[in-house]
Amino acid sequence: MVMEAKTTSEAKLREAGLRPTRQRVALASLLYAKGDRHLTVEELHEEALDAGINVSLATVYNTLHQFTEARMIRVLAVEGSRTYFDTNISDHHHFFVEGRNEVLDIPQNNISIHNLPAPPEGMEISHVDVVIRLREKTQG
Amino acid sequence: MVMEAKTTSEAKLREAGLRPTRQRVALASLLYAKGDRHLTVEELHEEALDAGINVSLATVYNTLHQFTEARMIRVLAVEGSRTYFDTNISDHHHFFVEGRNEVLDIPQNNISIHNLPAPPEGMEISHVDVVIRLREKTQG
DNA sequence: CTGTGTGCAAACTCTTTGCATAAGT
DNA sequence: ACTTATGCAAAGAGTTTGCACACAG
Repeated sequence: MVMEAKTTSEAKLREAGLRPTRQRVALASLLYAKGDRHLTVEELHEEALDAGINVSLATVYNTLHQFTEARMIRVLAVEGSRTYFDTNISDHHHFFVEGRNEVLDIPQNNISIHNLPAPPEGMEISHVDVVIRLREKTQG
Repeated sequence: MVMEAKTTSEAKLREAGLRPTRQRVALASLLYAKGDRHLTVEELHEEALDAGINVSLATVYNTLHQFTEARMIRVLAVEGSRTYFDTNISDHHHFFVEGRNEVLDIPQNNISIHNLPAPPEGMEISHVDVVIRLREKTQG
């Protein structure tokens, strides 16, 4: 299984034009092992260490940015101090819990959007993000 | 005009339960003078200085957060290092230019969203943000 | 072998905080 | 007067960068 993941990740990396170094293969394997997910740099770093992969935080930053440019993953449109990456590149959406800075996947995925505007000249739509911002119920 | 803006801002602040101090009144006046807009802390700070209002950066930070809690403005869901605030509280949406970290208003405002999921228990929807991420056209 | 990637630590940016001073009611 | 807000500078978090060493092709 592990070998399989490694092989798949290597192929993905080559396709993306990235040299399949140990660290990149390891990080890609972690990312894709668990299906669609969103995580921060620190989370992936910790996972890597837990898995016995000695990789520096800076490398995780660099690698995730390389993966993003290679369109293997993408950045989530949530404000806040930390950057969230998402392994699901297709259009899908998120809850964002205000105050807690927490991102949740939206379970059902049949949200549809109508009357999307045309992008300005020379630009193309990379992705449409719907973020449903939540707050704890109050009687305020 | 200026007196008018000041008076309006004072009223808004009182309503929100915030003491209408010089700085808050000035910043609120700047915010609302130009209609709907989105800006960063630094941008507002600069505007204030240009307008002859001596206010510290820390105060702009604090004030914008207070305004946000008071629901006079809101935070935009765009990732990136800086936080964007928006004086338009109603549902409306944005383009985000990748790479340039630029936020643009979507001119027409008839985007509609269907099949919104129910929020989790104990939570309510604060706001729905649609961010259309743009990138410069390439033949990659 | 040659060039690209990695690790470390230091630098950077944006943001928050503590405390003395100033302003609002 | 009493309380809350402001300004400053320093601290803090997250992220990026420069350079020597290591690894992939």
